[in-house]
Amino acid sequence: MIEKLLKSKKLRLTPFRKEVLEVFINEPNAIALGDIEARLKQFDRITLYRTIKSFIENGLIHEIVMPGDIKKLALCPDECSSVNHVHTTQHIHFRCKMCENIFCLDLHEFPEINIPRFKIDSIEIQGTGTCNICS
Amino acid sequence: MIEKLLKSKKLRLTPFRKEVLEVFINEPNAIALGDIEARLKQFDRITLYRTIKSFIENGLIHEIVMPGDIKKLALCPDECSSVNHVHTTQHIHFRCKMCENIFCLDLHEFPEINIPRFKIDSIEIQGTGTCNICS
DNA sequence: ATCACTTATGCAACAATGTTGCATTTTTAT
DNA sequence: ATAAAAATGCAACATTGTTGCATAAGTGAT
Repeated sequence: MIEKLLKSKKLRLTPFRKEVLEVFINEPNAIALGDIEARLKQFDRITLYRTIKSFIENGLIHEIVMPGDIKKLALCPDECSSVNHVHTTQHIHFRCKMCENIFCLDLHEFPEINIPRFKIDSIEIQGTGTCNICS
Repeated sequence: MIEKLLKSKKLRLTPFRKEVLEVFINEPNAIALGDIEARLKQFDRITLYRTIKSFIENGLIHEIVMPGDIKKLALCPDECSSVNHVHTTQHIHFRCKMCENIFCLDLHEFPEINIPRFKIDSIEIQGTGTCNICS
């Protein structure tokens, strides 16, 4: 399953990549770089940076940033044919202020937004509040 | 006007703060830290960091972050009673892929978003595309 | 299985970005 | 004018991310 995922993005199958991807697969929500590092036994910092960059560029994972130096990463859904920060699926990112988890949530109806004279290619929606568990 | 703005947030009136705030007032769109530095004659890096942090904490400016290490700052609209990253006005942030400007745009109707069992306090919407000038 | 080609890894060194502590100066309210 | 509180400037440090390069490993064709 992990191998199929890597191959589907035409990424070479290396032990380290499998290990990192497994961390994402075992994690339901978005995770920070530090969380990944904590789940790896031993690793090279630079290689991890490059691995993550390549995962992002190939649409395997996506980056979620929020004000206050919050930066997390999450697996892209299957349908996501993301290339370089522009991912095509329509989900929102929700940050719970209690547990500080970030959730990728699918919306049944994604809102229409129109701005006169502006051509919108993609919309990213981020919510803040309390999650289903904490509330 | 600058002095009134600082006083309204109960911030002490110092020459440096006035200078930094003036940069924001003279700029229609969001600006990066480097843009601010370029517009100041001479300054202390640390003081600038602290000034910006205090402006954000007091709801004078707000931070806009987007995937790909994009971090910009913009004046909060008057009605914004922001405290610590949660600002109350409903505008969206639009990044033009041509000119790389980031615009704060008011929406006439801000979309309603409901997620079952999640309590949403604030919503932040970011659009990417081509701005009115570049398109 | 072997080979040649391409890509990934690990290390060192570097670069950019942000923070803390502290002495001094400035602002503000009295 | 003065005292209290806060801002500034400097040094040193911490964190985060990048580049170059030699070596190792994965991939596809033979």
